[in-house]
Amino acid sequence: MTKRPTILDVARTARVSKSTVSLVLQSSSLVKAETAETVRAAMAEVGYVYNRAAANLRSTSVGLIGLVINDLRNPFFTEFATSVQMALSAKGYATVVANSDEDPDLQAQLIGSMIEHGVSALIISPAYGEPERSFGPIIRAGVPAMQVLRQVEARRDHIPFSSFDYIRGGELATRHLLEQGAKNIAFVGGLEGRAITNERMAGYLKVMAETGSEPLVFHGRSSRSFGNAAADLITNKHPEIDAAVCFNDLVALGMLSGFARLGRKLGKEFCLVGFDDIEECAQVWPQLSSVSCDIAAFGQHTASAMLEWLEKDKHPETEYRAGVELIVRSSSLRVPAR
Amino acid sequence: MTKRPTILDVARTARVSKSTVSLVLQSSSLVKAETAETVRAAMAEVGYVYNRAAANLRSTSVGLIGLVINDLRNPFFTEFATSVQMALSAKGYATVVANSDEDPDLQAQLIGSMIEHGVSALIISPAYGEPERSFGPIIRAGVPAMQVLRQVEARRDHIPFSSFDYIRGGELATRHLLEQGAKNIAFVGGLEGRAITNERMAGYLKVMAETGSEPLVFHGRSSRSFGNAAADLITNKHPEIDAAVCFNDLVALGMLSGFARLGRKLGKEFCLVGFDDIEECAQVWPQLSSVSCDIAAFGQHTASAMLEWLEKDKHPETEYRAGVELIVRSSSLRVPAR
DNA sequence: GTTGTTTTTTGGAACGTTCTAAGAGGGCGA
DNA sequence: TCGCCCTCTTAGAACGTTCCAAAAAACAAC
Repeated sequence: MTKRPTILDVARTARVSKSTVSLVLQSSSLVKAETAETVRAAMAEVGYVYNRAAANLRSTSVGLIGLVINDLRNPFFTEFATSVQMALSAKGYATVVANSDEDPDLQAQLIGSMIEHGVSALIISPAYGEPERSFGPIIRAGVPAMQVLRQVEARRDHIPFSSFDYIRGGELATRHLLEQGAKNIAFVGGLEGRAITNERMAGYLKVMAETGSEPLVFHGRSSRSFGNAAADLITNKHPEIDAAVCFNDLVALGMLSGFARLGRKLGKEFCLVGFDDIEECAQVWPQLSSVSCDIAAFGQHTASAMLEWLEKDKHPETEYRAGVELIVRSSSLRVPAR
Repeated sequence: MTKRPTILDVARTARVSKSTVSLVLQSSSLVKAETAETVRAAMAEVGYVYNRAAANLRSTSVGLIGLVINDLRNPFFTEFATSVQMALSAKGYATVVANSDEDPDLQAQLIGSMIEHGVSALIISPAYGEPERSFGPIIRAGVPAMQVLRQVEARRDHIPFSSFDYIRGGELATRHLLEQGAKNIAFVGGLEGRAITNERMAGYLKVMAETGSEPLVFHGRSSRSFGNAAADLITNKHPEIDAAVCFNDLVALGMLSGFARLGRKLGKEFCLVGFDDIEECAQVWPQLSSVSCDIAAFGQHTASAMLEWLEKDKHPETEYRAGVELIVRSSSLRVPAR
């Protein structure tokens, strides 16, 4: 395995100087067309590979944006990652995605490595825990960074935060269930104490308090299997509950399967609303009502805020909340449509 | 926005030479403990950020592995990406993930950019089309690369291929449905002409031919919505069909929702087998039988094959097929369990 | 104090680019 | 023939590290 050829090898083969080769690389109009052709032929001949690291050594800006995601297996996050990436690549920026898998150590390591590689900016959906180990280096290095969807670092002036208006989402869902005549509405899913759980629950709690109803909360992992188990729990231990707002769609879909297994009819016997409105909501039967967070639009908004920051030095607002919308489908309609 | 401090600024502040600072960075035992302490203090003071690009300029190996995935929204691929990443990070390699979103142009661009950034290796689940534009540069640059899950580049001696034994999977599923007494088995989903469709279908066709049955194939996108529509199509136009092997779980899950909507009972009236065995199969109701491709194990195998290639120069076999297994659940059992 | 040995520290040459300033060659008007 | 202005090409100094060889400092033994 011999060493990679450099610009000098190309220059030697083409019988020109390294400067000329460099100019050809930048397709400068300074070089004569035929010289450029010779140089390109020489590149092909020696198997030249451009070394971007060396080039960036002079002007430390790489046009590379790092995206650190806490859970790559969650469709919500991959949808976000995909839309950010599309928006950035349209503007000529490359995106690298890394998955912290909810591990603060790994997250700190990934962020450190991206900073060292000289990314121009970072977009982070952070894991919980040890914010300082991840965010300290970012602030010290002065790399523009945004935290999205979850807030773990207080210094919003340095690291602005953007997310959805979850509180309003919880309100919309709860009011809708009340309108459907639900008597006992539960909130299901979400790990206790987490900021996002509290936000999604706050709207629910607010409406329950307004109407003087007793809140019923079942915390747990935000997974299908927890939802599935919750369906059993509610059916067996809390038969009075006739509706639920779920922490997210995965929990709601789990409950939906659980109720199907138990033979309970959604709509008639139980009204269910999810949160996120992932694609699957419209594909399952009965179709799942959900608080829609337009994650693709959110990704685009995030990307363009970051680009304005980078290119026009326009610092984003310290907190941004994207709007949400309740999508009503049959899982929450007392009298099924049609 | 002032220039980033370098090793020289640190040296000046700590009143030592740049070489000493460099040694401290590598936590060499050559420097006296107290000197090292002074240097570290100086680093903190000036806000030093290590510049890995500059360091890599000398020894062109970065310990960075690129993972290019064709569809980041598909759980099957994200599961794969996650497990590769975990296995690599355990061995001290960082992984960057990029999503080509089935776009050969974008894929070529991403691969080019990763090569230029000097990744040590590439693992690619390729998009279909224009293999030369993506794989040519890889071969020219001499970067170790593997194509996984899909084969689009013929030169396997350069770019080894690994995937699952899909043919056997199709066989297992079809035989199982026959044992359940199915009379007319269809194959549903998968875009026509694609290598992976043909492989997954080959086992089905083989068993059908052996038993002299007429194959019935419904090609289409590998999505829930296609499965959902296929349930209608089969129920209305082909009522004689009483079982199906699906191209993947998404199609099967779409059919499952469709049948629920149409009120057809899986197991009794129709037997269904999916492909991939994603987590959701065990969460839906009725639970979905599926050909299990242990994607996490596959990811680990891929990662370690790549590491052996990099570290021990042991070239992987040109083609590797991981085993598959049929997981029988209630969606395909004529007489439901218990 | 001298000499030898070990421990620390250091200057300077890489690494592969870009970019500035200057050089080479040729055409053209005086 | 000279000077001037083109067009094209090039030497050489960056950029921020690592690493080698060698210098300096510290210590030990005589």
